[in-house]
Amino acid sequence: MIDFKSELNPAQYEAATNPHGPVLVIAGAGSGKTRTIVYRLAWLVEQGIPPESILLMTFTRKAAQEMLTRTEQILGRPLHGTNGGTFHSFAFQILRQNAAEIGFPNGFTLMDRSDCEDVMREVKSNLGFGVKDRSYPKKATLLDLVTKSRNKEVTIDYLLNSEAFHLACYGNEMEQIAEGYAEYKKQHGLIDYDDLLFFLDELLTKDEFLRNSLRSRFQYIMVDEYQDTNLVQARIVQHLAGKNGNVMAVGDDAQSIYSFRGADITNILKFPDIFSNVKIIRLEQNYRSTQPILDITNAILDGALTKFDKKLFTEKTWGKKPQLMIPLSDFSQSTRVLDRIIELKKKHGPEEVAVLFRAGYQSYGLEVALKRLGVGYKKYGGLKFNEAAHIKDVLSFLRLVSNPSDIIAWQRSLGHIKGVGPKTAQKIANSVIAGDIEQINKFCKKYSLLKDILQDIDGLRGKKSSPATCLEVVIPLYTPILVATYPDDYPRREAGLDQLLQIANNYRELDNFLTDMCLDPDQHREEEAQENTITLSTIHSAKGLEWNAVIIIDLVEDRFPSRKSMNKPLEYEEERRLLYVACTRAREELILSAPASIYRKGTDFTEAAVPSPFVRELDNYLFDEIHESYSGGMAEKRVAAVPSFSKPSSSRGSSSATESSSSGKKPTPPSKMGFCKHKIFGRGKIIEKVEPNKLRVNFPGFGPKVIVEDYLEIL
DNA sequence: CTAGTCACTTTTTTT
DNA sequence: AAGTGACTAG
Repeated sequence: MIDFKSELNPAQYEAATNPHGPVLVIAGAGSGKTRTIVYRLAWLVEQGIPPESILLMTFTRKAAQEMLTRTEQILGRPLHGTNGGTFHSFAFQILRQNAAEIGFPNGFTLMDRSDCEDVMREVKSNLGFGVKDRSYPKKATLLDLVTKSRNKEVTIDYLLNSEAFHLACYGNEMEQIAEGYAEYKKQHGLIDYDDLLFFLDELLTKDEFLRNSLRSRFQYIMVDEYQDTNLVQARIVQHLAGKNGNVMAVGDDAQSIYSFRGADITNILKFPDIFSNVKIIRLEQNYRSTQPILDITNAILDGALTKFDKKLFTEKTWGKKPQLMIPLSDFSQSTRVLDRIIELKKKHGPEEVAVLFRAGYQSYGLEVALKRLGVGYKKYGGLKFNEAAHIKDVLSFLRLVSNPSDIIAWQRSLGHIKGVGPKTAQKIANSVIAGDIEQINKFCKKYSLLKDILQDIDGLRGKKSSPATCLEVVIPLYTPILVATYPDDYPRREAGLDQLLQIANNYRELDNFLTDMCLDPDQHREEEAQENTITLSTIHSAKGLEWNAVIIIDLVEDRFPSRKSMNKPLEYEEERRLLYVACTRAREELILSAPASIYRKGTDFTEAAVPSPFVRELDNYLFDEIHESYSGGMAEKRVAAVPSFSKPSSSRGSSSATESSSSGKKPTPPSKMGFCKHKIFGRGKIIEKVEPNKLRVNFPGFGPKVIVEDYLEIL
């Protein structure tokens, strides 16, 4: 038996042992959120709830897996049948069994990002848009906007006006592109990530029988990282749980870092409205970090426009101050960071050391340095295994086995034949789909390779072959192409194909394999990753993880916050939360690195760099500052001697941010401002009106927040 | 229509 | 420094 009372603090205990009815857990960073979920799982199972009636929705499959494993550990026995995964993977499971009902009687293939871009290019050129117009939005931009408008559930016009005004003139054409994109997918049996969610929502809305059967199957639902769900995900939860359902949502508004893909923080705020009799539980004590680290993370949030009530506290009052490290350049940053890694690795063990960064490419320099010294690392985020061109090439053959109308895959597979481009590939594909033997033979005569390809695909399809069998046929077929296209590094790529085959061996069904390659490409990479390695990760991928020692690199203006967000207050604020997430990953040691100069591609020069505004605004007693000297060593700078970076009073980033803050705006007439009430935060004083439909409200104890009017009860 | 050349930007973040 | 897209010769 588990002694829940002594293992959990009172708030955690309450969350874990109250399985009935809707529960909202507001959990600060490191406050034992995962622990709470794990113990709730264990509690349910100990109460005799069948594990298969539990549904656990997380942000990554890795997170789900980890929680299930931990639950098994504390239960001391395996947990069979609990459904744990991402919204997307769950949606795929359900949609697959109901494909006809959502308009895909012949099944569908899930596309990854670059497939979607390919479709977008095709649609754009079919519509004849943007020919000769160099400034026309690129396929990637188009795709970004189309998915964003879907995820935020606003029209493209609205989206353009609110966050991409310079593209507003393309609004009309972009609506058409969005329609064409949807149409194209439908016609060729393709779906994208968004479709998984929207089709599931649609299916659950109209199919009452399915909805009820899922409801009775999943009696207990838990949703992690609720602050990063979007509207359609919230509806799915609603469908599955019902109004009084046993659903627990866990989240932290200060850690919302996915608004770029439509995550909507109002989901958390709205939760008590959607479900009835919601029990709200707050976890505030931090068990992860030492006080000096929390001091700096609290200070980072202090600078936020919309204040958070988070003032994390800990009993770990001891500990080292975080360090601010100033290497001379981003090149020497790699070496200096490497020095620190080696030192930290010795102290904490490699598994307890992580380097975090804003964007995937920022670790390239460090990766080279690590390889040279033979320091093992695993990297999360950035380019995925399955995004490598050769992997995509081979997978496109398998996609044809599974879905012959997948034109994108046709173009990819046949495009390697000399003399065949997108148009010819499409013609060939059409004749194959139509079964026009005569035409096919004509093509085969013209392109010798084609015959082999078609025969192999046909053979594999006929036999309902396993993914591994397919690869054993396709890889030899593809190898000559590989060697021809990548004469320099085909051996490395061949090894990648071997690895792909290893992964495929874990699957019996082709469709599952193909989908997993889009939904969770790295799960197996991890299995293979050797022990005793340090971790490199984008901050987004580091969500929910923690280490004894964390180093954050490239904390300079333009890189962090990313340049694109500098003039958009909302995005700028999200960057701040991103840094908050990064810093709160650290238990004992935190090192911030802000190189004094960075190399800028384009110009062949290294330019002076300014530390990130988030760093500049920190009081310098919060950290120790060390500078790299020209001789290569690191020297501590005495605080008194440093006329520390001027607070960013006139810098671009913060000036644009302060402009929109309450102080700089014409005040709302005081007569209109009164008090209001909010489900979570209670009674508050209205400070000002923000934008069309939001109010800035000061809640005693929680601080000012900007909230949509609809969720406030005006007093 | 393809394949090669040339000129131009661009590097968030993820399912 | 790479990768995209426009342009053009065959």
